[in-house]
Amino acid sequence: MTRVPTSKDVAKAAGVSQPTVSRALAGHPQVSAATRERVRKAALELGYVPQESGRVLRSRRTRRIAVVCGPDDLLSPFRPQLVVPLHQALAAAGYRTTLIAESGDAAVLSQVTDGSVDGVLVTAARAGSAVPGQLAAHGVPHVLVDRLVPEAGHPTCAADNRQGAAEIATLVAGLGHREVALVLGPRRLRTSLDREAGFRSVLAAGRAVRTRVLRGGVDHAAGVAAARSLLGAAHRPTAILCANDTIALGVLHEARLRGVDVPGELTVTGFDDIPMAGWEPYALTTVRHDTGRMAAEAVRLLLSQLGPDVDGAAPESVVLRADLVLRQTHAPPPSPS
Amino acid sequence: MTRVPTSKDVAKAAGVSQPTVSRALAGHPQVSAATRERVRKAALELGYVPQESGRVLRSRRTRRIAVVCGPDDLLSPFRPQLVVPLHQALAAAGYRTTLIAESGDAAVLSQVTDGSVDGVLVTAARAGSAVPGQLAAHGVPHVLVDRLVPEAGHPTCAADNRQGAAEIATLVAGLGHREVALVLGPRRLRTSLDREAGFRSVLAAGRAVRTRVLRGGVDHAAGVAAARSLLGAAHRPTAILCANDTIALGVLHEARLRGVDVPGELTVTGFDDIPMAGWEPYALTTVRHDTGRMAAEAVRLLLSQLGPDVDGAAPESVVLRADLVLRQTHAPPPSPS
DNA sequence: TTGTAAGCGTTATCAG
DNA sequence: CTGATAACGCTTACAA
Repeated sequence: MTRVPTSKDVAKAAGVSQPTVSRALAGHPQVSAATRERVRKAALELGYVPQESGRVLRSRRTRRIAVVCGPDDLLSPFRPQLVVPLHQALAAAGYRTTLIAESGDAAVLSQVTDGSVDGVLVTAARAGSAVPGQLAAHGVPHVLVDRLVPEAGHPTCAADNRQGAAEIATLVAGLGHREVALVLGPRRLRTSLDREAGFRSVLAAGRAVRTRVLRGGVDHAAGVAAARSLLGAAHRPTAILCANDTIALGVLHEARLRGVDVPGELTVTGFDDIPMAGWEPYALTTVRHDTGRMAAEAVRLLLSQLGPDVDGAAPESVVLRADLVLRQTHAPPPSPS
Repeated sequence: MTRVPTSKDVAKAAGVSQPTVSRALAGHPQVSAATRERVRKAALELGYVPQESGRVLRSRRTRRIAVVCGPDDLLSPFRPQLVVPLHQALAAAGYRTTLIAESGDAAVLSQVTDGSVDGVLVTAARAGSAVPGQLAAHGVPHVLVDRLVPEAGHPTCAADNRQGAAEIATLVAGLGHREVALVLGPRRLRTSLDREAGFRSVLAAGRAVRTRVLRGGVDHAAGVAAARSLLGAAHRPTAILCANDTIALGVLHEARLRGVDVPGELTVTGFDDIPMAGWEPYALTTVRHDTGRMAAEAVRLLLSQLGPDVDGAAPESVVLRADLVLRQTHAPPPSPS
């Protein structure tokens, strides 16, 4: 196995000095076209690829960004819809992506403070995580993506969960529903809390609306269980607002299993607009975030921190409106017979 | 903003030489306990973290592995089930994960030949990709995960799609079905082809079985379309074998929409055992790969190539059996009435 | 057990 | 426009 060629080898082959190789291949303007060509050819022949370790050590820029998620986030139907555009946006900007599954704050911190990344995109919803604070303390450029934290001071790019939830609640209340149930996730999930706040801000206003709240998991089984409890009760709600689409699909299934007509007898709504929500047999009315835009904005916010001297600027943040997706699972409540 | 501390700073603070800092923190045994403690304390106080750029340049080991997927692979329901365990297995072995979305062979190659990763895990199903060949040509350690290529010589860790498909076909044929339809993906997908071969190896043997083949996409809509065509025909199949679960769910939906009883009138099977396949309302009979084991084996195969001098050894490969998951969507065909 | 010296491959700063 | 020289932060001989 022959040694992997370095810029020195190329220099020798092209008959120039080693730094000239670096300049020529980096597209430095003050290199003559003839030299550049000679160097290029030599590099190609030797199969030379500039070693990034040398570049990083010298330039202190890795052109690499860490994307932090929860351990199993990628297994959820929604998170990949965010991570993939983030990765694409980074690649488009010439940055590589290092994936970090958040398994203990210390482990994350040591991976992002060792100079191996230029910045961090945090896409995790755990409410108590110390990671954002530590990043700030260590001066690591970072952006919180789709994840609001109470403490200000972190650049953030997030969908407006509250506003989206308020819109869907407005829709449901406007249709005339007076018996509404909320199926929410656990209290430690920020997004679930924000959505709850949005739902309540509207439903509390119209006093005529009776609201029940069920709290449980965020998966399909949680929806099934919630629906079982709600639809088995003597006094059924006429609308069930869910904290995410997966729960809503569980509710839908259980409702259909019991022969409850959706949306004739029951309105069901979700949140996130995962791909399945659009599948024909579901046609779930839900709320969409524009994850492509969210990713693009997040990357913009992060890269803007990487300039030479931007220490003074206050952390910029972006909140994106969430949009209603009106499909087939909402309707006025059945007229009391 | 104060400069980030280096081992030199720690050395000064602890009153030792710089290499001693390196040795102490690396847990080198020939450092006295007293010195080690002093160094540790100094490092902690300064908030020193060894810079990986220096380590990599010197040691020529990055402890980083690239995981290559297709551009949108992570958006499919199955791929994350493979990528997440890969990432976990790598992390457990002390390796970081660089995510690379395959968008042009050249782009991938330049990212893995610049010394930024110790090896590559290729998890992409495109049949014509030049990446594996190029990796071999450049001597980059790599393993193909869940992706068989015709040319031998690549270490591979894959589920036995053929065997799994053969098993499910055996099950269906054994139940007595004589009118069977296959709903497959496009010809360029290796996995789809392998599964087709497995289906056919069994169905062709029993001459009594009439087999129809539909080829289309690999998503839910493809399943819906296939079912529409098959169930609308005068002569319906009594069993529909699908190339993956998503397709099968589409078939299931359309069947139920038409009031076709599954499994009473129609048997439907999938492949992959995505999470949804286990959801109550589906309870899809399918084939499971043990992605956790697959990931662990793949990482083992890759890391075994990173030892000091293993050039001689032939590329090792692993094929994992796929297992039937018997749920509720299979039954004998309806007796001809 | 520890210090000294060297070098990994690149980019940046100077002269020329 | 190009060459010589230095430096980035770390690990590994080798010497003490």
